[in-house]
Amino acid sequence: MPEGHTVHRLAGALTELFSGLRPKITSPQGRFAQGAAKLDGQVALPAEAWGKHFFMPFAPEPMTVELGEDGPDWLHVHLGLYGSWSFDGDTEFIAEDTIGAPRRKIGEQEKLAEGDDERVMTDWEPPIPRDTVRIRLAQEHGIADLTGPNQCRVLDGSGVRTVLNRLGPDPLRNYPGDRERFISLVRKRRVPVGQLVLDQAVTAGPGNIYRADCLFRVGINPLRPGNRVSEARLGLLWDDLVSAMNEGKRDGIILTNPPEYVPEDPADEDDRRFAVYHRTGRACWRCGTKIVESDMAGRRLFWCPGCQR
DNA sequence: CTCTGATGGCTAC
DNA sequence: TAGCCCTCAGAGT
Repeated sequence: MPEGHTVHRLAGALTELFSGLRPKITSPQGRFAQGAAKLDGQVALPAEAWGKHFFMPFAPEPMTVELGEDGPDWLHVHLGLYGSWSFDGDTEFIAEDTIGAPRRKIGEQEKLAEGDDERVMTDWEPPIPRDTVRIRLAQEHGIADLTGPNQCRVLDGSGVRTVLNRLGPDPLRNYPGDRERFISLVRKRRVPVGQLVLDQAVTAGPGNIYRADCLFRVGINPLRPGNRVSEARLGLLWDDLVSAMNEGKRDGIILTNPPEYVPEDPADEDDRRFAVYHRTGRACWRCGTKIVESDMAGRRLFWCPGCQR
């Protein structure tokens, strides 16, 4: 469901909506009751994302912290396959640059909540949470509910660093040297490159859609062993992950089908949005060959045998 | 109404 | 490689 771009958007949104405040923190489901009690009443500090991992520090007083620093209590969330956050609030509860509109559900899809248009500021009251809500952050103007996460826990600085130590470079951070590091991590291995792109120790953030479509866009066969892909091609792959994921972060949707391939009247959303992902048996936009699907390490893999050799 | 799949990832064998 | 965790929209009966 959520690839790294979604988690980066969420970090921005939750920062805008809660940082500097002392949100009321609860666990309607009860499974995070202890963690909620620990965070409740503390000041929320700016959240960070690394790949698909979300971290939000909480401290007794406002302060500036580095990711993984000792001191604050770090809320660590991994959405896994179907975790999501949903938002609700009055007209002041808006994260302009990161969500684009208030009260969206962010997960596999983002959408406006019902009745968004007519809701008025004075009307708003916190909705009764679903009984699966693991954690609710609440402030005067709105709430954020987390459901279905793979992980939701409180870590100290060293706990955060342990998580980060297992993660490779994140295309959405793209620090100096990351491109080279990605190339060398892939070229060290004989595992198929398609598998390495999903290995979060090789690069943190890409999921099954970016894997399929970015490999297509740079013309790499996902079955090719990592050590047999040229440095030049891997460099292009990194660059493509960086640009595709930045677009996804900006727009809140994965749209990896190159514009020149988007048909006038797409048969469905898959044809509109993707190059090869979910397009098994359909004609490649570029060469007409039928898109192929197979299983790779338990995940569905899609590619064009004509373009990706 | 029931059933399945999904943009993840861990652990045990 | 299989089993397990976490949830629910949309497809199928």
